[in-house]
Amino acid sequence: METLTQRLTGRGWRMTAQRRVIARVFDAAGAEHIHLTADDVLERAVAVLPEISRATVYNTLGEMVDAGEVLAVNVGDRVTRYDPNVAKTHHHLVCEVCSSIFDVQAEVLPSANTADVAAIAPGFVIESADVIFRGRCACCR
Amino acid sequence: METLTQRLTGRGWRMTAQRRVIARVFDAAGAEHIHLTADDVLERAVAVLPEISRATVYNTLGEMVDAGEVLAVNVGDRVTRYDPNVAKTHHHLVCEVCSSIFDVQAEVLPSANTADVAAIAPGFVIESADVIFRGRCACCR
DNA sequence: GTTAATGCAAATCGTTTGCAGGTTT
DNA sequence: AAACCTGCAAACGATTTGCATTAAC
Repeated sequence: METLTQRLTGRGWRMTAQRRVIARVFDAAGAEHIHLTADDVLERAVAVLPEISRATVYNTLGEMVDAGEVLAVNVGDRVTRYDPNVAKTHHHLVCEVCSSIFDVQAEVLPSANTADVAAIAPGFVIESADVIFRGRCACCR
Repeated sequence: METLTQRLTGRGWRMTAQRRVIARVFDAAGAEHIHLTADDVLERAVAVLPEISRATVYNTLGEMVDAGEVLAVNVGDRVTRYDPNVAKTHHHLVCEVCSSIFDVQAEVLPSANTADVAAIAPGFVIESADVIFRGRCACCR
């Protein structure tokens, strides 16, 4: 499993202190079930590199998303979360009580629905699907 | 098919001029494939009742959502859209070119995934699912 | 030495809120 | 009268941007 830092380096990114710190925030967090807000990232980055600015965090996260190395996840509130797990297509499980977010692998993604779609919006070509399951996690039942 | 105005009246809402106008904006638009932003609603409401305020539109839309008569739909940008089609559970098809949004009926809702979920997040109880299919509509292929 | 990235502060934009005044029951 | 609704303007919070400075290649 390649780290985000490795993926970015391999991509020929100019590796500044701030970019390295941001990438390492994700690497330190792990690979799955990581969905950090820009503020989460800033907070952890500041602990290592106190002079890093909020704008740089936003800009860098945006660049990581544009590069396809991080996913921008939106679960319905007005806050974007950043998810470094781009290797396997997956969807999200959101606990409505504690707001935890879990990844769910998406092999299953209903090709079944394509039939329905054809009936409703003839000619629509589906390229991807975002699925958010809402409910209660084990801790919050 | 009951109109939104009828549903709200039947619910014993205090029917002021502004609430009526807002409800009628949706009624005039139809039942399916309606996904208006607060600004869309304001614009159309102002055409009928020029003194209506943005705050009232926001407040009223929020109340309609709380009452369960309108759905707040979020397709990933930072803008909430309002969908009066609450009768049948459905999901959304978003054209990545022209941003049109279509409804898709959701009988199909992947109970299949429950198995995966059990493996990933044991004990998680799914209560609902939001699905956003992205692609290109017939006009934009 | 170029080119690109950073930090700061100000700007944006959708949305919410406090409050005084007006309306509905 | 009591409870509720409206409009205004100011507040908010996440994100973006302009620009002068600094750092990487």
